[in-house]
Amino acid sequence: MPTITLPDGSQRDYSNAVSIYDVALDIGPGLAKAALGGHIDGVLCDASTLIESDAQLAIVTSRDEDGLHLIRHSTAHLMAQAVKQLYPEAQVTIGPVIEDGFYYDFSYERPFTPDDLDAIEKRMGELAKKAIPIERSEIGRDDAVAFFDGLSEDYKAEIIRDIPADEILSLYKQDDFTDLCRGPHVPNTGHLGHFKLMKLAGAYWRGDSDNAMLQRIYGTAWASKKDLKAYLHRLEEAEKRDHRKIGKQLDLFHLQEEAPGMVFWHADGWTIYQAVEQYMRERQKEQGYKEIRTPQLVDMSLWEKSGHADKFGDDMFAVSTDDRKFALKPMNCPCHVQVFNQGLRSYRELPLRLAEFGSCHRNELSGALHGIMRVRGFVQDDGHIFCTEQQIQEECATFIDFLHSVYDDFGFTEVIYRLSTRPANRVGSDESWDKSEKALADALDAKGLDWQELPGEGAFYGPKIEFSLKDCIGRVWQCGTMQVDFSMPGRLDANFVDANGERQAPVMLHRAILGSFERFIGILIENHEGKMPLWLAPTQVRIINITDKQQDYCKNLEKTLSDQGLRAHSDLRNEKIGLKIREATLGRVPYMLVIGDKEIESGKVSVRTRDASELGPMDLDTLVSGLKLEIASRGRDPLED
RNA sequence: GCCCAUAUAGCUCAGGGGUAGAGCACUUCCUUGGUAAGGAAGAGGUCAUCGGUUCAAUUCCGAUUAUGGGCUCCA
Repeated sequence: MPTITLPDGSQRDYSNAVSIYDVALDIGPGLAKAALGGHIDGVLCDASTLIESDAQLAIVTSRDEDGLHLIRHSTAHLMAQAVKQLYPEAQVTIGPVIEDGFYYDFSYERPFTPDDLDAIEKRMGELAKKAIPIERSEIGRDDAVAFFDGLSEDYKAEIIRDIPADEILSLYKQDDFTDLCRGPHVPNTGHLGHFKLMKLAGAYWRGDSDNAMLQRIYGTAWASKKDLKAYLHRLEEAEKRDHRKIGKQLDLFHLQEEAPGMVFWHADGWTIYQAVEQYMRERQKEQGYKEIRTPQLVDMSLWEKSGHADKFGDDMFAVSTDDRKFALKPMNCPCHVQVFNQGLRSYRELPLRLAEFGSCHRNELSGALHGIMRVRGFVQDDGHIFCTEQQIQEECATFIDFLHSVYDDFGFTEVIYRLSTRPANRVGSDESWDKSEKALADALDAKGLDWQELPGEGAFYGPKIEFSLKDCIGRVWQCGTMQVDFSMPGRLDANFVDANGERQAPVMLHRAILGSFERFIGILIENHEGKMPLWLAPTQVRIINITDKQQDYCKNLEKTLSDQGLRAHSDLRNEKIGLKIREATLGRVPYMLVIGDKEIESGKVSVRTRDASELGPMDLDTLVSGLKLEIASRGRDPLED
């Protein structure tokens, strides 16, 4: 006699066990048709799940987030079914739901081609149209192993062998295809249909590069055709923000074959770079950092002592001359310790904050390179804080505030926080790792931040907080970092004299806000779609004449604005105003000043923005002070207001 | 590094076993035009590199390099 309570508080009594579908049907045929599953006492279940005792029930349809999850998961199965029908020799492995869609990994004797993808998608459509019921059944572990061995599904059988023998597993069957799956799934394939297979990729079995390479097919799936279309449109729009594309369009930088993973900065890109650097320099100074500069080429013996040669060696560029072996620095930390080590330090000097815009080189795997986001030569806004154990907490807290204020100035609001803990390959005692990890976790908690732990992802010398930002298509990039290190100072003989006259090793905090200029500027470009805030724009003001008669006036105006510290350039070409406006707009120049006879006569300038707002005629003084305010406020007080 | 794909003019891209084409950009000339493309003419390519097949390769095949999408790894 189950009594079922619905989300609105209403209750329904039944004389026998009922399925979620039955309850939905009882409420209305429309709901029954739309029901994909339901939450029974908060647990997501198939629509066919029987409810035998009193329960809270929330029916899930495609309008719910969980409904979308069911659709994506079931679409992954639908794809596996289609693949098995078309290529019976292919073996299935796993097929989870991911953001916006799903993937499924297959093992097959030959690579899938784009034509195969079309065929699979077509077959999926046919199977969906048939509205094949998806049925759940349960099976013991050993029987499951025998079942998949019988199908020659070696990977599935391997997964199941790792599951405890006494566990009951669930199978989902749709026609001729049966998959091991925890579920739940939609009731039948008729609920699927708004999907598209997106791309083919390789992926290691169980994510281990020592294992076989499988073929992964990525797909996207939505509740409606409209949602699918909107998603595809969003992707198209996002691709226009790609920093590689914009970098070329705006002539900011380039990369070329002779220097893979190293950026050639062009004049406009370098202007942005310098604006960012100058900003960071000022902010760091204000935060009590001392800026230093250390060599890029350092004898290998230092890297051996620091542990980098051992743990990081494959990634280092070695340079041999005569009988000495040097390496391009992959990190700045050992060099900063050398600066700390000059002279005898007192506890009174701590915390000592050293900062460097440090040029680093890492011989990254060729497949890891990505535009200017992941390169082989890059400059970190690196800093190391030498302090006592007691000072860690406060330094971390101050740093996190500093980082937030910087990100805010650049226009970033969404930051992802992660704590990466001890990796297998590491230096230092477990005790110091315990202390370091706790210090960072405490710092995040003290700020009330929502963070996620990444076990085993820390640097070899210490755990790290990662502050990450997203690119235009949602890929997450680590930018800022804060790392507590109890081991490097000891390895490199750093010490200070404490209040008792004893020598002690300091704690070293490794920290960066941008991470690297290259990556950060890449993200900046994508975030702003190339429309850099005025304070960062390579050209802030473009002066456009209407006819040759205003040339001299424009040149004078350009000089006046430049003298005021503005990046102003004139476009005096013998072209029509429309063309010059168009090019300045496409070039994302924030402000255009149009100068014709009228302006010369009135002594005002006509102002237009890259977003096509006409600000009308303005006094030059008003314009200059307005621009200066917009720059100083980092865009918070725009000229337009 | 691994899997798949790609590499043709400065850029975006067509093309195809008999040594190449468009649009934009560029140069010159005409045009002096008031807020997103004025007109005409011209110039521009060892078809990524190295090999192989072929009478003939930019085109087919292989290798290399780079790039793109992933995986693994990382700021």
